[in-house]
Amino acid sequence: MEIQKLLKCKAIEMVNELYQAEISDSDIQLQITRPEFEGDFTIVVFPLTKLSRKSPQDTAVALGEALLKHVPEIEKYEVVKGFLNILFTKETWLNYFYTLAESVDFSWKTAPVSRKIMVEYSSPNTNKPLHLGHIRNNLLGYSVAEILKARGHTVIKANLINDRGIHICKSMLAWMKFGNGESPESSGLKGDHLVGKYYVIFDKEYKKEIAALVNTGISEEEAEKGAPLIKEAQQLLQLWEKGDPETIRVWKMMNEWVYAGFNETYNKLGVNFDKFYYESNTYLLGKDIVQEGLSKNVFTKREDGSVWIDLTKDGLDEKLVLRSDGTSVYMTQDLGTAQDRFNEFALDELIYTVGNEQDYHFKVLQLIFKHFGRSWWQSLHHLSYGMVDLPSGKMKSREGTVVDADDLIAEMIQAAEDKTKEQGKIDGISEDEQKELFRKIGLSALKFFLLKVDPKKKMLFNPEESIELQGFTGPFIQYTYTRIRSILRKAGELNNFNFSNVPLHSEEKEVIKLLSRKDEILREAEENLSPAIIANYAYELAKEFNKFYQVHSVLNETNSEIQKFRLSLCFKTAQCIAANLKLLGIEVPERM
RNA sequence: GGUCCCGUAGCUCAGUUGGAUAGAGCAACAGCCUUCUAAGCUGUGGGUCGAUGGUUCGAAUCCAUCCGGGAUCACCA
Repeated sequence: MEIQKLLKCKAIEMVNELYQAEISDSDIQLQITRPEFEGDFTIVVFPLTKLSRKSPQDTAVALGEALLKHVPEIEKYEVVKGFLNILFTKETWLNYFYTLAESVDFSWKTAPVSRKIMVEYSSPNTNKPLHLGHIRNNLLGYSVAEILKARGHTVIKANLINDRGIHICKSMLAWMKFGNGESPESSGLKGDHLVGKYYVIFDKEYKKEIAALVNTGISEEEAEKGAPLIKEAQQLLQLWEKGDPETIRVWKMMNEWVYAGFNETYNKLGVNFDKFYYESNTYLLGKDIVQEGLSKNVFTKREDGSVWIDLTKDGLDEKLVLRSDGTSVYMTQDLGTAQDRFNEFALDELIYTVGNEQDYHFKVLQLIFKHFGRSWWQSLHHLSYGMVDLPSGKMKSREGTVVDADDLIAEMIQAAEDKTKEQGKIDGISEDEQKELFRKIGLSALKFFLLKVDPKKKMLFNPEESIELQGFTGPFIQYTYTRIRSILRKAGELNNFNFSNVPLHSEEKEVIKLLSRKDEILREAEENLSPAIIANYAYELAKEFNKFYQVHSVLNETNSEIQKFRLSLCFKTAQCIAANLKLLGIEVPERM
């Protein structure tokens, strides 16, 4: 049993016995002892004084004595103010680590109940290439899915591609008017970038028309609505909805270009999907739901035919769910797809990875299903993440301040190459292996930088900091891993260990303690849908290992029992680092 | 204006969901490589946890008010 769990159980037992009480798990406040005090774990006894009717000091001593008497694993206890510090024996820690090291593979404790969870993420528009904001989305969604899998859940990674609507018509129209048949093949441009180029051209030409109209004395608002280009784009959308063969042909062709481009970016990022949805297929869903809402009197129809839900009692506003002309809005579709997914997969949970600018939308979505009386309305989760800002301010596509995903990835890999070459440690590694190494380092810098921050919070992307290889970074953790691998390679095979009788130094114990927290960390990451918790843990573990590495030699240790113990410690630490980085989508190199 | 989120060291972020003297990284300064990879380790300086009041044995954490920043309130997505 884990040492922490053991202590908790025993503490409950002792308290109940001492005070004829019936406390449970949550009544014992257990924490890790702060480094300035002696001990492994600390029980906060203030809450127990109500039962004992004694001072914190006396209560702590009484509990400490009882524990010391009944739990042989405990070496000693110490009371400081209202805090009971418990120190376990060296053997207890060594035994714990022995059982951990005995199983060769790394594994986590899984959740008591395995659930079926769909994680939707990425969900791009097909009119422009991916940018830095999408990267945060993709990495978060992917990582959360991996975390849930590690907890033993069945996860379906879903990508709902927004492939229809006025935005794609704009790109199409510009290409038809100004493209001269340009294709990814003829231009050498990546498909999504090519389509994005025409989206920009549309915007430019459209603005020219607006300016010209304003010059003739028309108001700006009128000009925006009346410009020929926007009208043409709207006509194109109507043609698309009617299924006009030529329009559909161009639409399909340009979307194929975009998908090829996206796939390239997804592959570089190392993210993947089990299921793709396309809005062109799903945008009509949800009309049944509207009917159901009307018959249940959850929705109301107005004179003009539009359908609304009144959420003023929930502290929100009235919200449109169907236009007066009977066409869908975003909400209509989302209602339909959510229902569809629960029907098709019998999901226990549906997680949407979408920026926090849509908090309101998802609040409404959930409330609607609540009013419908769906049993699963609480199983809808919005993994709401903060925007990525630049030192220069916000990213705005119109002002050209977006950071392109492909460019950024290339820059990170280039920076990794430059810095690695500066170090001069990679002689004797083949060209191919070097390239692979630069890729792993560059991507780890990028991924770790974006994932180490609490998803809920907006974050600042500082390009210079992101390519750093020192300190709280992905490459630092990778570096720690390669130092361990180097030791293990030189040590050869690791067998027949038995280290019940070796000395245990504080640096070794600290590493073991951290290793022992792997399961609670994963559980916490699951609970909060937060890869940042994993990132912080991996960093802490690497840091703690480096402290050990600095003062204790493994290969030069002459006592073979001690050496085997340290080799095991190295091995398990490396495994734990690699496994946690994998949850973040970060690969580890063998040397760097 | 209504609703929601955020405010912690010069900068970027943690803070185990109410516990001990609030921690890391970067930046600055000072040390440590004939020893398993110095992309490392050790140390120093740096704080009115936005402000005020409240809740209690105890508050960065919970409540109220205020200040500052952001998001959102479309027959857009």
